[in-house]
Amino acid sequence: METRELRYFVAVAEELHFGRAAERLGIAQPPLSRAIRQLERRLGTPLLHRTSRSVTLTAAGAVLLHEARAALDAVEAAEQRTRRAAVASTGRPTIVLASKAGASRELLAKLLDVYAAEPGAVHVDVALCGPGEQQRLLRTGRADVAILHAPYDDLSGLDAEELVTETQVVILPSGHPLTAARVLRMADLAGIDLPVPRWPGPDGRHPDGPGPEVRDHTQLLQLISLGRTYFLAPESARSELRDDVVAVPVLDAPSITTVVAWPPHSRSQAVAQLVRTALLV
Amino acid sequence: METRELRYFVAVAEELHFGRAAERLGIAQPPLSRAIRQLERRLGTPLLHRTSRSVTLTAAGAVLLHEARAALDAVEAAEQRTRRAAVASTGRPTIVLASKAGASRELLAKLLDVYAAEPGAVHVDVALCGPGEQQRLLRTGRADVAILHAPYDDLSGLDAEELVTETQVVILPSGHPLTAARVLRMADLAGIDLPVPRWPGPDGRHPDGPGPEVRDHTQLLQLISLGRTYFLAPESARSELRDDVVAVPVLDAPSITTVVAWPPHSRSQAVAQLVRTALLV
DNA sequence: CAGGAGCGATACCTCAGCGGTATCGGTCAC
DNA sequence: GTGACCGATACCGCTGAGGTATCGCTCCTG
Repeated sequence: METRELRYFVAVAEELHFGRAAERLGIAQPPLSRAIRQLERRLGTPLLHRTSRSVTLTAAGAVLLHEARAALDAVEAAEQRTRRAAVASTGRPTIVLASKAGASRELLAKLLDVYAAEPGAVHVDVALCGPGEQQRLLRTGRADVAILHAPYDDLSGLDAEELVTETQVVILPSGHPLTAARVLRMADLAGIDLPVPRWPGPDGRHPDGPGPEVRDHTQLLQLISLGRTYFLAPESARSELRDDVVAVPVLDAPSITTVVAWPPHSRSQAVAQLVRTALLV
Repeated sequence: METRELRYFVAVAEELHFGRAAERLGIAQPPLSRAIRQLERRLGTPLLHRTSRSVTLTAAGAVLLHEARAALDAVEAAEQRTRRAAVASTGRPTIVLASKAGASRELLAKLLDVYAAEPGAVHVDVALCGPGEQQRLLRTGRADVAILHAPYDDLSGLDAEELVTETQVVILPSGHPLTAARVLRMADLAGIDLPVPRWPGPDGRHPDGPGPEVRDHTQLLQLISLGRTYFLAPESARSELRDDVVAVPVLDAPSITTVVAWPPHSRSQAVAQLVRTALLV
C-alpha cells in the first residue's frame, strides 16, 4: 500500500463524503472514488458502505482508519526526524521538548535548569502546546520528548517514565458557595451550576455544547474568575493562581501522574540524558 | 513520502550497494539511483555518501533507515490488520498469539486452557516462531498478542504486562565438569570450553562465527547432549529436559521476565480479555 | 407526482513520472 | 595501462493518476 492511498482513505473515512474529501485532498472526486475502489479490491474487502445518500465505515474500514492514521504518523515521523537529524549534524544539536502550556511549570523550569547545567547537555527547544497536542508532536517526529499527564494523555505507543503523582483540586471563582468547604468529593462537583470549559479537539475545533471555548490557561483562569466556568487541575497548579480564584482539594478525584515520554526506539543520547535528569529532579 | 521510496531507501541502506539493492527490489539500477536522489532532494539532505567504490550512510541516512523500517512495519500492519478484520467479520473471529517455540510451554498451555473456558472466548491461533520473530509478527499486524521474554526481546513500542520473572540456569551436557557444581556464577561460564549456538538473525540467516547453527529447541538440546554447545535458559525450561543434559542455576545471570505484549492502540476486546486472563494464570 | 438537487460511479482523455536500455565517467586492481 | 566495477546520466515507452463530462440513483419539495 502506498501512503497516498492511505491519505485518501483517511480523508474519506473522516469526512464520510467523497466530494468533501476530494476537496480537502485537492483532487477531483472521480479519481478519489477510483482509488478507494482499487484499495478495496487489493484488500479483498469493502471498506465503506455507500449509498447515493450516505457513506459509512465497515468493520474493516474502521480498523484501517485507525491503523492508517498510525502508519501515516510513522511515515511523517520518519521524514521529520530525518530532516532534524540533518540540521543537527550541520548546526548546533538540539532536542525539542513538548509540554502543555501552563502545566507543570515549576517542574519544567527546574528540569531545564538542571539539565542545562549538566556536562554534554544540548540545546533544548521548548514547544508549548495546547492540550493533547504534545502526543501529536511526539508521534509525528516534530518533538523528541514530552511532558504528559496520565490518565488524560494517551501513553500507548510511547515509552515513558513517571515523575510525580498529584491529587487534584477544583478551581472555582472566589465567592462560589463550594469554596466554603475545606475539601470536596466528586459527588459535590456534580452540583456545580457552572458549565465546563470546551477545549479544542485534535482537529483544532471546539466541540459543541454549553460552556466557554478556551485555548489556554490564561483564558481559563480569567473565565473562572469571571464566574463563567470551573476546572479540575493538579494540586501544583495552586502556586499559579491569583487571588480571584480559589482551589479546593477533591479527595476522590483521579490523581494525575506527570510523566516524561519519548517515542519508542529513540536512540538519541541527549533524550536519554534528559530523561535521566528528569527522574532525579 | 511514499512507501515505495522508503522501501527503495531501506534496500539501498541495507545492501549499501545500488546494484544489489535494485536486484532485490526487482528493478533496474538507474531508476533506483534516481529515486534515492529525488528523496534526498525532497528531504534537503544527503542520505548516502557515494564514491564509485563504496556507499555509506550519512547521519541523516542512519536515522531514516531506522524510522523507515518502523514506518513500513506500520503500513504493513495496517494492511494485515484490515485483512484480518475483514475475515473476522465474515467468518469465525480469531486472534493470533505468537510465542517462541519451546519457551514458556506450561504457562502457554495453561493460559490457552483457562482462556478457552471463559465465556466469550474467541478462537486462538498459536503462531510458534523462532527467537525474536514474535515481535515482527506483532509489529506487522500478523499477530495480535505475543509472549515475549525481557530483556532478550525488545519491548519498545509495544504495550506489555509482566507475567513471571525467573532466574536462569545453564544447560550443559551431562558429564561436563561444571555440572559437578550445585550453583554457578556468570564468571564460571566464561571458562566453558564450548562455543555458544548461533541463532538465525532477523533476516533468517545465521551470523558467522564458531558454534553450531540452531533453529529450534529440539536441535539445541540434541546439540547440547552431543557436547557441542551450551545454553542459558529460564528456570522453567528444566521441566522440558531429558536426562542427557544437566541444568545448573546461575546465581547472577540476568533474570528473565515473561511478558504478554500487544501492539499499542489495540482495540480488540478479545486481546484485552486474553491479557486479563494471562495476569490471573 | 414531477422536477430538481445531491452524490457516487463510469467513460474517456491527457500527461506526469516510473521503469527500462544504453552509455558515460571515475576508481581500483593487476 | 587496461579491464572490471559501480553509480550517474540521457533518452525512450508506457502505465496509471488525475481531469472533465455525464450517468443513475435517491430523496426532497412544491
